[in-house]
Amino acid sequence: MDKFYTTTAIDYVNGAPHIGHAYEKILTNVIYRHFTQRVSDPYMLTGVDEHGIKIQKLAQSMGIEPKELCDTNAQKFADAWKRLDINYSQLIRTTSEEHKKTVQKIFKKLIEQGDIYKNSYKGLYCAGCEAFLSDKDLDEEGCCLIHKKKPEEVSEENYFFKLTKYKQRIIDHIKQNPDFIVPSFRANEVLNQLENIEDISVSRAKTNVSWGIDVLDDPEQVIYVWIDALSNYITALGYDTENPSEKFKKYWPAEVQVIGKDILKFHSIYWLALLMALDIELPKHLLAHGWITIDEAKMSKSLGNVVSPDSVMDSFNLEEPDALRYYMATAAPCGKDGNYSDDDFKEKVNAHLANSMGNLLNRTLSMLVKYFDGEIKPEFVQKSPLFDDAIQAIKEVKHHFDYFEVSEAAQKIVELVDKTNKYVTDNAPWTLAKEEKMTECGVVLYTVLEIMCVISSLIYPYCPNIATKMASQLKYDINTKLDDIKIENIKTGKLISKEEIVPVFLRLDSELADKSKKK
RNA sequence: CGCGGGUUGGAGCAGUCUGGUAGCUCGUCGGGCUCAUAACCCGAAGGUCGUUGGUUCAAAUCCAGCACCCGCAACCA
Repeated sequence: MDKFYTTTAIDYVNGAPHIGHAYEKILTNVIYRHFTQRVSDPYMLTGVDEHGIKIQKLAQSMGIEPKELCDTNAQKFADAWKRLDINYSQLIRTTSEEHKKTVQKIFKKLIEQGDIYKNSYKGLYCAGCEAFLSDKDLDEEGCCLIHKKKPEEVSEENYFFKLTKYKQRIIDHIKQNPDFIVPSFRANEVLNQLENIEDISVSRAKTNVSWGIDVLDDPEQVIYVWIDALSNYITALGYDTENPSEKFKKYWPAEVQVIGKDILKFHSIYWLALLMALDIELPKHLLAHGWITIDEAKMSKSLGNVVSPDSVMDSFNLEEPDALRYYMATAAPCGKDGNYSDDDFKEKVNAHLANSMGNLLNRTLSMLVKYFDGEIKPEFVQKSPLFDDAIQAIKEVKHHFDYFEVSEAAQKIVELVDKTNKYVTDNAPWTLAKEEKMTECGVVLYTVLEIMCVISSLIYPYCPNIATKMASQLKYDINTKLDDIKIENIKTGKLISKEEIVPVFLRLDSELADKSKKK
């Protein structure tokens, strides 16, 4: 495998990003960064979804053009991802000219080949809502719940996509590829939903929704979200119905498309059908992640408990996002819900990143300086059984990432750190130094430092800044590919001086952290 | 009988598919160490694995019933 294409869902820009948006991007970025350590050509796509009635109305209420609102909010997302060190390859906007043009072409092609047809849609239209209502929106007397008025019976001409035509192929694909939907327990949900599908409406009358992509040759109709938004994953790469770009040919199909569990239906059914209709290969995996709750409660605007990544970074006075990235990426097992709480956040990153990992490097380098003036002598370089544990840990981490088990992989890293801390205590290099068994002492320190190189590589996808700081103190190349790691990275000679030793991650709320902030 | 997820020591979770000594992180208590970021290491307490029944030599794990919690309508990933 020499390329790796991964995508996130595109976020609707009717507000600022919150921790739930951030969770998905962090998760995807950790996966992406891990695979940058394994393949030569990784590519990560994220983006924003900008069309639709909600944006149109919101802009109207603010007295600005929809495009202006989108520009402002899209920037908020881009800024948030930058602050979280989400180093995506591309951020697609559905209002971009290239995207709009391709979507129109796709729509036209589907009409020409008979997968999209025009049909009249009869329904109950509420003028107050400016939308068609279903039974759930009505009270006992058949009135709109919000406006308390009887909706009109209206029939509207819409374009429909022949979803039912692809139903059996989708069922077969999901059944024949049990690892297609991750985690697998969600596949059954999708198969159930597939039983009841109908053709879907893929356009709206322009009189109802004007903020969208026009249907070519039919100025009365605007393309609805399914084809507009879902197609971003291929339009971003330069897909074209006649001449797909080299980039598209190179990166498609995606190895994994990361989405929330709420939109699994649209991706495992509508998206697959769309790809089938266009005769394009299907993505290898769909990863449906769970929700992040706040203090065990669902995050919602009405509860007023919406947490933004910025507010977490600010309240803990974080200059780097590593701690938040680590916490989020390990908040939930693959596909399950996770929780965010301030206390838990502090506790976990202090324990794992500061106490265990950061302190391990710090204590070892300190001893190297104290006993050997920072020098690795040739006689220190010896093989250790601990090296086998490190090799094993690399293998296990890779294995977990093959199944997108990001949280589980992190656990393996922590286990290696713990094992190494135990090794230090068991061999007590400070005692060896006192007894003047200097070579033995040096061997222990050298062994730990070799393991730290591996750990810096493994933690890199989660904590790129911490990993880089670790590697720099170890004079280790953090860009080493995982498969190329040999446990012989520490060179003999002077490694480090006292001044160069800096804590890679300080405990949150610690005195030292306060002091270094004040500098 | 709508569909799905969950119920495991104080907290959060893994283990359930492929039955066989109940595990991890954090917390609590006791001890050790002194190299380090009030850190690190060891030990202990603490669970009849929601409940009832079944299959089995053996069930957290398989089967059946029951109870409780959370999603599946909206703001919302």
